[in-house]
Amino acid sequence: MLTNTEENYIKAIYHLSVDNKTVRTNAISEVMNTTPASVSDMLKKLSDKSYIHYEKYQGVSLTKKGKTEALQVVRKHRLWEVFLVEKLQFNWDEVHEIAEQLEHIQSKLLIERLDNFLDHPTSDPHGDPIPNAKGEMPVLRQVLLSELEITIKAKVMGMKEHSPAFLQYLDKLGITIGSSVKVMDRVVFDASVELKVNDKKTMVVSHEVAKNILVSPID
Amino acid sequence: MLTNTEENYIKAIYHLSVDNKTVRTNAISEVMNTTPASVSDMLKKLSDKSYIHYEKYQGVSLTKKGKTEALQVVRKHRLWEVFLVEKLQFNWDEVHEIAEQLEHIQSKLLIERLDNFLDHPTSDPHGDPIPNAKGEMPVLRQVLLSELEITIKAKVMGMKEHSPAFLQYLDKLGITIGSSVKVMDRVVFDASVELKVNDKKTMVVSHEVAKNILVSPID
DNA sequence: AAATAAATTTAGATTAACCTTAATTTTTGG
DNA sequence: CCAAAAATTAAGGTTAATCTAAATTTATTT
Ligand SMILES: [Mn+2]
Ligand SMILES: [Mn+2]
Ligand SMILES: [Mn+2]
Ligand SMILES: [Mn+2]
Repeated sequence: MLTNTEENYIKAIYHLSVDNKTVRTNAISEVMNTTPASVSDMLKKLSDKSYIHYEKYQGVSLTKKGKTEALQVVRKHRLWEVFLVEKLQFNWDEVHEIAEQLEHIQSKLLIERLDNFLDHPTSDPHGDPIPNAKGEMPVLRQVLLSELEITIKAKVMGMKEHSPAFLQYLDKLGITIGSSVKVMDRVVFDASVELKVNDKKTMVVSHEVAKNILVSPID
Repeated sequence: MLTNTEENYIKAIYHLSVDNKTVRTNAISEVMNTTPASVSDMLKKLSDKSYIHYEKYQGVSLTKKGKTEALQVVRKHRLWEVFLVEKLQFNWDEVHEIAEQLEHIQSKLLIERLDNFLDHPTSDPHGDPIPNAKGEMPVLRQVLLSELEITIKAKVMGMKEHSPAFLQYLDKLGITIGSSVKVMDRVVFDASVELKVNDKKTMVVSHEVAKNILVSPID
């Protein structure tokens, strides 16, 4: 059985894995808030337990076994977030830290009962997909708002950034999951986006903001 | 902030504290499943942090601060047990281990929202009282079934023993919280109890069983 | 292709929570 | 009251997870 720390490392490696590139020690140390030396220690351990492929100085990737574990932790994290928002009336910017703890509770039965209680949600309050009990992740084709073609209407599906500051800003703008958005124009100078939200409100958001909003074009 | 282990020790000391007697090292080691030597180590630490009064060889007692902490952990444990039984359809003999983990989740807000979601329950699935947010424990006057006067009708309020084996046996006997019980007779030889449950079923339970059932006489 | 910089690993420590074995201290019952 | 038993503490170690500082490897720049 994995310790909480091992689970956190494996989850971090999972989240850092994009397009088959290996995940580097320094990148892990950054998201884990530890030193690269501590990461090296842990990588050796995770490699010995065959959760990761590891070649010294070359970065790591998850094994099959490691990926399975990662997906279970992600599943738990996201289901608990749904619980906190849907049942306990938390705001979407308040749930991450608590889910960080709850994701480590060990009980297969608990998580299946929770899933059932929540009516088998497929995405969490930030729009992130929830893997099923087998660890299969629903594949959603989504585009970044920063990449959305001009004048095409789309629906907000999720956020890449989860910090309270960002989520609260979106609350203020009136942008949430399910909102409709249409890019009216792009500012050439700084790639700011002129946006119509829910067919009424027009606003300008920075490229940085647009880069963190996932949308799906409507038909 | 306390570690999970410190919380578990403090809770164990709380549960072992009865009528102002100090709690002994060996008693703690037994319920914590550790060696007396490990307990000594921890007692030194908890004393340094002033959660307990500790004189070498004389046993320990909780300080005000320690008791407050203990009551918060007990509150969390019992609220989570209610959640598991009421909302996730767990049986009362399945919840203890999971609550053992959940009781350590750190978030004041979470526990108050949970309390609210559950409609401020005053006792857990085993009949144990739930301290309120201020740490005030409802005082229930209850008698052990083994002490209940003969032919007096009483209501089952809770169980002292929480092991799955015991709770499942009660399920089989049809004795649960809220059942009415009347002691028809006591066997002098071994103090077994002849019992009428819910005004119908008559059965015999051992003294050992009767000692672990808390009842409250009906008027 | 060096030389410098950046990334990573190794070495050596620290802290928490354990353990085993060996003192101590307290309790008990003859 | 005192010796044996029981309880408790002390000493010395282990493992997991961390750290700092130093060494090594890889990458980048002249
Ligand atoms: Mn976590
Ligand atoms: Mn999320
Ligand atoms: Mn616990
Ligand atoms: Mn209980």
